[in-house]
Amino acid sequence: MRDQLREIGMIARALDSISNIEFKELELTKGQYLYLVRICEEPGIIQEKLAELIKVDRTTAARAVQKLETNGLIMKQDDPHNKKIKRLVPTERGKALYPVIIREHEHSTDVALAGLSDQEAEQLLRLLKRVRHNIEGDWDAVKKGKKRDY
Amino acid sequence: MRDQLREIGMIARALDSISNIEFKELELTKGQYLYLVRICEEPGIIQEKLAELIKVDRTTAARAVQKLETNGLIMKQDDPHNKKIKRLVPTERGKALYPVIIREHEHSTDVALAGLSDQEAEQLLRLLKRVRHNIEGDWDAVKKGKKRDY
DNA sequence: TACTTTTTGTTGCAAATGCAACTAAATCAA
DNA sequence: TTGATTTAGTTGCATTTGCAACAAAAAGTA
Repeated sequence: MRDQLREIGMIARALDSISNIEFKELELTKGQYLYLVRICEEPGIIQEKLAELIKVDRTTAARAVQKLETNGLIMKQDDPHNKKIKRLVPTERGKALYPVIIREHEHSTDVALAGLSDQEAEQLLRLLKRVRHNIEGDWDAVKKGKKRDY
Repeated sequence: MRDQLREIGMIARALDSISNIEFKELELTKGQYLYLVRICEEPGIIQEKLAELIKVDRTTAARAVQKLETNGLIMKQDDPHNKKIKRLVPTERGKALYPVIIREHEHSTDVALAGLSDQEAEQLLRLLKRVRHNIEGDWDAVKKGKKRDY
């Protein structure tokens, strides 16, 4: 059976569910950790790119970012050369959460990869990157209204 | 980098997003396809198991199932030996959608696995199954209120 | 230059999602 | 058999999610 995508869906939902529950005690509501880590890792990133990176709707990202700002975890900075874009950077409080999120993520990775050899884990990563690359085009196209034929 | 889980998250969100958009013309709202396929494949399954299978909150599954019933795609049948459970079965209209959903899913799988050899696709599936198995316990435990130490 | 298109961002809905808290049947334990 | 625990299902409420539809700056075109 070609059940790869189903397995991916199950794993993703399970892990997201776990993270959301665990980060509640950091006062991070559903999904927020996703955006915060990326902003910490790529300070200055703009909303549009963030949505693309995470694979989420632009308006969803907009509201998550808005909330992170309201809660004092990130700031929206004006760009000196471009009046339209807003560069996202973590505040000190936001930066402080980063290692906590990463620790949780590392733990989940330990659990997820348990029993896999280093070679297997690396092979899995390589294959997943190829799969992700394969579907990125379709995601973009369908999001923009293109119809896929099948 | 041990980015396996991030890749999985990105792939899952992208594919779910695509499916939700594509199934809108079948009058299936967000997520419904997930439940309907499983009920078609395992007629008589109960809500609780369905939620576990899909890795989604029990109450979310309850409402998705409720909506599928309201829309005439599934039925809730009483069990002759157990007054508490309700067995879920697809209606004719629900069954009719199954092959359409599968066709879309097969197409996405084609796109996702493009360029992978049969051996690579199989290896990916094997590894994903192990990962899924690895995290299932944690999902269950955390859902039930258990704290993970890390 | 003037125009068209694309990019980036926002708000208004409507819907899904999930935690709490609750019922009631089924199962377990004594 | 009685009582406690687990299983299965539901509803209330707050929140996230995402499609439409819009605005305005930027980039592309002629």
